[in-house]
Amino acid sequence: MNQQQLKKTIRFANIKCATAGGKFTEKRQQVLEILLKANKPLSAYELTEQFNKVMSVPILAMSVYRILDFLESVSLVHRLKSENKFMACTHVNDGCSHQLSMFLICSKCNKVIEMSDVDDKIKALFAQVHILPSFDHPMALTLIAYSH
Amino acid sequence: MNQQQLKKTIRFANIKCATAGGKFTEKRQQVLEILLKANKPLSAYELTEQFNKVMSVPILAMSVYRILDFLESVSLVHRLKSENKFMACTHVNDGCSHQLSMFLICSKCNKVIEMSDVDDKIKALFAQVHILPSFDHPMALTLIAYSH
DNA sequence: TGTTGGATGTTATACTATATCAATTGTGCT
DNA sequence: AGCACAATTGATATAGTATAACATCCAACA
Repeated sequence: MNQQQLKKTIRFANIKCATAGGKFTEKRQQVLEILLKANKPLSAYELTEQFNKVMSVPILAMSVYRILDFLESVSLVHRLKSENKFMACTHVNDGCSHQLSMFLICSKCNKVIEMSDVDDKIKALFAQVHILPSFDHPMALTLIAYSH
Repeated sequence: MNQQQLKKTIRFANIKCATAGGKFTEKRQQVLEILLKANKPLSAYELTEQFNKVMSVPILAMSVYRILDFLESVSLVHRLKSENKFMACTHVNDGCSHQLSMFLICSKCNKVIEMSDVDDKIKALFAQVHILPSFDHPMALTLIAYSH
């Protein structure tokens, strides 16, 4: 992500935080910037290390976790629990509503891509699932499928 | 899972291990039995604790991890990385080939179900993905989708 | 100006997972 | 039987991930 895109994204992020009633503090911005520049998922500790490498005032992993929680709550960051990693949303400024996110992860090289045009098939599948009686909270559902 | 089903499953497991060229040792069997009886995903440490509660000779978490690795390698157990948990394959004795597994996880109550009839839509989607140039190992792919 | 709530600092600790080497067990072979 | 070899498990240490709990700081607002 180049400098211009980054600036644009930061502006969007600012608006998104304001809308959600949260503050886009300097550290939150810096954490997001690192993730955006990384262009790949980072663990909280990798992020912390990178932060302390490039920023003047240091940060603790604890704070990074809190900031990531916040950024995730406003849909600027995705948490990939299966990887223990976090990544900046690939299409922050596409006006994506984020009702449905989708990722593909290679279990050999650990490459991750976020699918921007979430397939209608998946949407239909989720709709199907919502009918199943066994789930009490159909709006907080994760689907995992893997080939091997 | 009742006693009769369990015995049947254990027989299947035995065959599966033999076919794969591995031994179905007593501890491996005991670990599998606990998972089968639990009827839900367990963490390695929960499993260890349970093991030491109901079995006469104790086990260490390290061994449990190794045994789970083995059981996963012969498709008797699934590892749910996003949950840091392991679960017995729901349809061990269905003759499932396990080229494609699929789970639904509720992020609120953490309930997990394994889909036995993996949707054709998902299969088609994976087939699509296999064409994408950005993945070097298309046969080791995980798809994650979540609604929120 | 005081105070109040959100954000961050700080320390401690729980939980998850793997590395490493030693001991044991089983299996085939002579 | 006795030996050699490989697979399994024991045992200890340590890395890596995540949260709890309390203190401090700071900005917004009455």
